[in-house]
Amino acid sequence: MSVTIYDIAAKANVSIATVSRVFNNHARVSPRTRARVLAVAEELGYQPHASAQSLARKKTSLVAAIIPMMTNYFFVEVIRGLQDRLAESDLDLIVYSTLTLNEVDVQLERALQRGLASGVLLFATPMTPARVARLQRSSQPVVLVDSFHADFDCVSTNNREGGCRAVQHLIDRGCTRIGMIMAHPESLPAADRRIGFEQALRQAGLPLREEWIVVSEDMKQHGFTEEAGYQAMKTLLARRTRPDGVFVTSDLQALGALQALHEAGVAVPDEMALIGFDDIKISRYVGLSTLRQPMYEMGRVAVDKLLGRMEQPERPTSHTVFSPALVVRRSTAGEQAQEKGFLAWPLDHT
Amino acid sequence: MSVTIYDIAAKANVSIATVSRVFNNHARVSPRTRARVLAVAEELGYQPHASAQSLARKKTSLVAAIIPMMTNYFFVEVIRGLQDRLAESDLDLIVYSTLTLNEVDVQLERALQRGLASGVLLFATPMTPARVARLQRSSQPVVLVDSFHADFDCVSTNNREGGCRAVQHLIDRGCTRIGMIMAHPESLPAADRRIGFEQALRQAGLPLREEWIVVSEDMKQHGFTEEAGYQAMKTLLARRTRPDGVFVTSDLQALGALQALHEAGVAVPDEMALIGFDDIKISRYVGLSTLRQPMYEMGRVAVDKLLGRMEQPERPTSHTVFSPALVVRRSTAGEQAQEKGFLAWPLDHT
DNA sequence: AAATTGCATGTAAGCCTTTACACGTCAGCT
DNA sequence: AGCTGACGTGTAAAGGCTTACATGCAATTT
Repeated sequence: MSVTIYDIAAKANVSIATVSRVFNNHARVSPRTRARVLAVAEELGYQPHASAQSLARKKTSLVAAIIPMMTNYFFVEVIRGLQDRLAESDLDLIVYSTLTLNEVDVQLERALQRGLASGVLLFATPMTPARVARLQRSSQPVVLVDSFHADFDCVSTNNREGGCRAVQHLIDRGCTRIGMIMAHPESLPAADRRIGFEQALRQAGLPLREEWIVVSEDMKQHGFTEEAGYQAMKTLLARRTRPDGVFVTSDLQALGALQALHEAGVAVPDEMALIGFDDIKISRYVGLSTLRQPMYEMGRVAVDKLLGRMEQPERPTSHTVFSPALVVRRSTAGEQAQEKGFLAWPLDHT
Repeated sequence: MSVTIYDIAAKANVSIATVSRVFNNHARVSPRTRARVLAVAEELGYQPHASAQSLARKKTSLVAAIIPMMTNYFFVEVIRGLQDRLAESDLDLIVYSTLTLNEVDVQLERALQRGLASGVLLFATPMTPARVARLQRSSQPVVLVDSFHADFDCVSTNNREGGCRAVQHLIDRGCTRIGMIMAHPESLPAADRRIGFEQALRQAGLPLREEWIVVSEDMKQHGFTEEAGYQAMKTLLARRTRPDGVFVTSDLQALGALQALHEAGVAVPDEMALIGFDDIKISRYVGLSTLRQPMYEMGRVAVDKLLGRMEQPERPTSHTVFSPALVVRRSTAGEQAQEKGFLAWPLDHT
């Protein structure tokens, strides 16, 4: 049924070794033979057998990406970056997406199966000692995206800086009572963003009031959901005094928060300004100010690192940090927003 | 270095065949031996070698999905459905995403490589004779999602019905001059939606005026982009007379169209009502009426079909059609919308 | 007691490549 | 002419697993 190098060898009157050499550009094949083999292969419609190649070469052409919360559209762009860069190196991408972080370990186990992928991209996953150990035991090339551990190559955004700039922006626009809605603190990005938040307040000499900080203890997607944001804002609104500016650890949560604000009839940004993090596509439509992560680029860089390590397993690990860019929209700047947002609010008959 | 069945066999004093049998639950292994093998395997940290298994079993545990325009968030949900169902059957997912349809053939070639995947899910791709031939030659199990061809298993949405219901809804709310913004007609879903559109107009005895129909000839993502929608609406607005209700072939395009309407100062829905297709997440936020496709479910069903065919290659092909559900939001119902939309429009100080 | 059955296990072939090593041929050298 | 090398090609051994077939032994039957 399917054509193997044996078939080609027989028909071209050469040995299978020669056929293999032709396909691997392994020099030392006379032009005549090469041409003949190629012709026969073409005629027979030969295609190398991926598993057999992997077995013989002791490496595969697959890379695994483990992506918790893929519904967070942040990752879609990153995947595109991965995909594009991988294709250039003739690698394919296996995607493991999970809804909760517990599933990550199950998927990780699958992704690390011997002889499956020749590298792993692990997204937004806190590096517990158990995970570190598991990864090291596998001795596979690994790149952490949106997470950090000194023993691995990492790509991430400067979350502290982002948090800091978000708050500075709120201050610049005149906010003095600044609060925060935070995802589960086990999430490193969330924790770092909070550090930046606190730092900026300190620098500006503004009060840091616990009353204005709401932390989502919800484990589902680490609290990076609209629902969590919605609940958090409700909680915040119920407090005795309210902040006049809130930094939210992700756009997704911020959307939920906006909903809560609207239901409560709070004017944004006049009564309360809001700024998120990520710059997912939706944010543009709703005019949410945020800190943009260079998602596509992060994907590409992650693959670069992985390829680098695949070639030189012993090279020192490195950590690439992208600076998030402030995007000012209506949720902090009102009608004066530089970037008006695509979809105008008064879409209807105001 | 890595542990093989030989290591286990040696240490447990059995042959490699027995070890293999244990791991494949191949009956006829005495409980004692089984226990011993398992114990040794555990101790040594054995993991089967994926490529070797594939080679010996003549099938892999991978399924390939080719997804053009993954940036169309429609697919993210579908992928989740795929992933969940695949995991239940211990299969992994290779994702090939492309931006244009030309790349599809390149990716298809990769996906069909012998010994790589044991099934292919092809998304939203028009079935040219060349593609049909290519797929049939590979004799791999294939499922088409959001596309149709009698020789393959298919999963799709009833696009005609959807188009029809969209228009009926516009009629119900009182529109009499109904137009359409259409993606590239080579796209089957787009073409079908138009058929529904025309049918509904005919049934209602309303005029079908070419002047109110704008077709995106843009090939990039088949015109399923905001930009295409934006341009199309601008074109439409420049016409001598304007429709008072427009059906757009996708939410993504509709968002662009909304932008154009806003820039032109056209009140939605009062001067012009708008309805899209897909119900991507953003639509809820901006209050776009639309026809919802059961995306997650479609993913699951697609995998069901694929698994079915993997087991019985000769069974007759089938086509599962989901009916899209009308979701009424502000862009057609104004403030009376049943589903208000998450993010209120007058977010700012109106 | 001999013959038969059935079960647990082993042997070895096969899946398709890659690649180290060996071999033969021929050109170029002394 | 004889020797050395280079070059093109073949042989065969991995690579790790599955599985058809063979084997040996104990339990059962007559």
